[in-house]
Amino acid sequence: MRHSQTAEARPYHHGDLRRALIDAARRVLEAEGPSALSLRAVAREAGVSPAAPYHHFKDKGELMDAVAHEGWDLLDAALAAAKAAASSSQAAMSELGVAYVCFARQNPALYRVMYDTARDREDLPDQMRGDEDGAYCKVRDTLVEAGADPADTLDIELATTAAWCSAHGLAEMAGFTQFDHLKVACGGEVAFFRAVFQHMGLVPKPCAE
Amino acid sequence: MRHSQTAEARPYHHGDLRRALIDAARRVLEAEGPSALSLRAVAREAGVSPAAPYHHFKDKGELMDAVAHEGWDLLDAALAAAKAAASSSQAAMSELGVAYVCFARQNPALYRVMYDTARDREDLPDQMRGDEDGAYCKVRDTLVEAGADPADTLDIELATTAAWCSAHGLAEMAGFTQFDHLKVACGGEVAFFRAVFQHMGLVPKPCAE
DNA sequence: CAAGATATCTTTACGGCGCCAAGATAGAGT
DNA sequence: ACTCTATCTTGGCGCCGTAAAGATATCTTG
Repeated sequence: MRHSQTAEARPYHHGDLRRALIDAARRVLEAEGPSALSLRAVAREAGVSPAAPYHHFKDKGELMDAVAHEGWDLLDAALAAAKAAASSSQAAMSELGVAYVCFARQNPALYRVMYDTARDREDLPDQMRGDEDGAYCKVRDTLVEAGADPADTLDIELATTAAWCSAHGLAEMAGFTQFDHLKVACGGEVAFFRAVFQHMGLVPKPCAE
Repeated sequence: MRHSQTAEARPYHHGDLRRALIDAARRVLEAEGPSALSLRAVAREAGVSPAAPYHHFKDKGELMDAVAHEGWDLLDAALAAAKAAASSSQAAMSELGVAYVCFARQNPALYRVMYDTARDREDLPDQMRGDEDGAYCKVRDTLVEAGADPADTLDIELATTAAWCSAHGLAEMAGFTQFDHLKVACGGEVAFFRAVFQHMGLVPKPCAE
């Protein structure tokens, strides 16, 4: 007798425990932060034994990779929405930057898992640099649309890298209380982000070289 | 009978175990990476029992803070040296940025501990924002010397923050293998850093607003 | 439908972790 | 010399990640 759930393709006993574990991990992460995200806590949250996850993930790292993967998907969607909402190609870069930092600030624990797993393997996920849909390429394309020379591929890559570094740096700094006074001085967190971005080379140089 | 070490002020049995523990932590960190940096491993490396550190540090976090503190001191020294060696005020900002990223790349484990402890408490150490000697102020002063308007304190603070974010972002990205091809394309790691910095607003805007 | 194969999950157990309490020890103060 | 106190060790707690072995449910094959 089956479990009486949605008619999805569902493995043997539990009904897609893999999916349930990832969701449980997200719940633990949001409720108790990255330091509480243990494999055992996730299994507990999902209602299975501590060893059950090993039938779906090689080790804890693979579970974290799966969580991070969802994070990159969410970030990707946030950037796509920001780009779609931008009024002009020129404005798109700033909007991408703001959307990036807002995502990191609204999902601080998830954002940390994303980069912690990447640092552990010294590799960003393929997902992000994948040739078509990756977030990185979204930034690169936006730079070209905003006026960068598409023929100078090295320069484009460097500009994309610079933009990504700037956004990531701000995303991490924005979490420190030391910058709270700047947020109020700028009249809000997002205004602070925009003000900082103004000091960075997010868009192709607006004046002759 | 005393232990026959240097004539420093030395506590009861060991001879400044606190100092020895921090050094041991640095050794473990360099040899086995951040994930192996356990309190017990540090005690082992220092040749004492697993509980001994608790007489010098409230908990593991305080030991990490002490290690991070040394890291910020080292970074501070690296920035000071770079600034002193800069040929002009204009060049100083770029040199600071390069020195920052080089420090992070040459001490990746230590750099990670520095920011991990800071993120855990959501606070950068006072050491870095301290009014006179902190690294942050070193960047701010350099910006002013390079031509920023010292009267517009908000703008100066934002520019300093932007520079710090850019350098930190690049420092983290430079550790990912995905950017290796850019390093070779630029003709070396440092050249890559400079190229990326060129796309960022590290110096006060070089052209009319 | 029967029976064996297979995937899933549980139980049990190992060593390492952070941390705490109780005891041993060695220097400092009188 | 005696006491006091800071230092360090021992032993133990509950948690962690992970592995091995057993139980159970589903799939497959005849």
